[in-house]
Amino acid sequence: MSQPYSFLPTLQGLVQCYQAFEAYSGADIRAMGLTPPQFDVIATLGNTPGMTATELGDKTLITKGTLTGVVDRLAERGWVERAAHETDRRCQIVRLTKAGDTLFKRVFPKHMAHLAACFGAAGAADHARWQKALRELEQVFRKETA
Amino acid sequence: MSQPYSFLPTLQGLVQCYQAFEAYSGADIRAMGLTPPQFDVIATLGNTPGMTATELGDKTLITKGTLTGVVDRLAERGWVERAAHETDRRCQIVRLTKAGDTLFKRVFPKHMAHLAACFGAAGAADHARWQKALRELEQVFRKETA
DNA sequence: TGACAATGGTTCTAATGCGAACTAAATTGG
DNA sequence: CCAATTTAGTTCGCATTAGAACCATTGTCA
Repeated sequence: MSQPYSFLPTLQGLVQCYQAFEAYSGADIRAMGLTPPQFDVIATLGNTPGMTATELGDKTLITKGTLTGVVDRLAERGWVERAAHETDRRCQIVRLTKAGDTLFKRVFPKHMAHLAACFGAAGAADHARWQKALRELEQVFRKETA
Repeated sequence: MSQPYSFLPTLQGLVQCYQAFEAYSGADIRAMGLTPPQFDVIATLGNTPGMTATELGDKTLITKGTLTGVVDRLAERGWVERAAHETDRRCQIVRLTKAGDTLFKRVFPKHMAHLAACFGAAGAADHARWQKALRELEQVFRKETA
């Protein structure tokens, strides 16, 4: 038979949708001189007093091994800094510097506007439908892993 | 306000769903000694007489610069080979070798079964709903680019 | 308390990933 | 028919990615 796997169109749709988002979002971020993971870190640290590297990795979905390098490069450019944790000497607090906060205030609203531009025609009902579908699909992959 | 950007949950859902799929699918592929892009190439070339590198890149969503390296490594292992195009000397035909076809027949059904396992409870209506949502969302990102 | 397991980060290797520059070959326009 | 443009692939630089090995610190528990 030519279509033995009924789930393939769903997976293709997921991958194509994700790639389209990455291309649309990434082009805007790169135009601002950042990479997508770097922007994620800046955006996550914005308006917070800083957080543990592990917590930062959880929020940004960046593996800890990768996060070290991303934070290194942001620190080299003077946008983030590492501080010692109060009680746990294993932990490091990562937080924005003054320059990092200035960068955040400049690039974050700009990128949100860029994203909002393509969601102009979408209403609350659309978002609810999309989120429901994405949650369901995510559960499909997680239930086997758990 | 705390939620000025109504589209953020949708984007988070998309990214989390995609990462969940990649983790679920990638673990199985890596366990077979391949990387996800390598599997994509093998799967795309399977049951075909081969195709142009550009065509292969279109189907697998791999950038041409990356595709060179992926095909190189598959060729080193003896699974794919490059052949000259009949009429256009710029083109190269990439196709499976005998060993590559054997590999394809071994790993492709195995991975499809792995994917089918987590879609067991999903019916045609679910897939239709998911595909519709994903197509709509993809269009959101593409309409601005075009 | 003292061996042992668990946690937080860094480092390492191999492979992508993207964009841009580059060569060769084919197509187009005048 | 030739110069200019386009297309197909490769190569390069920089950053990310996953996973595993590793060190230091902390927590657990007999």
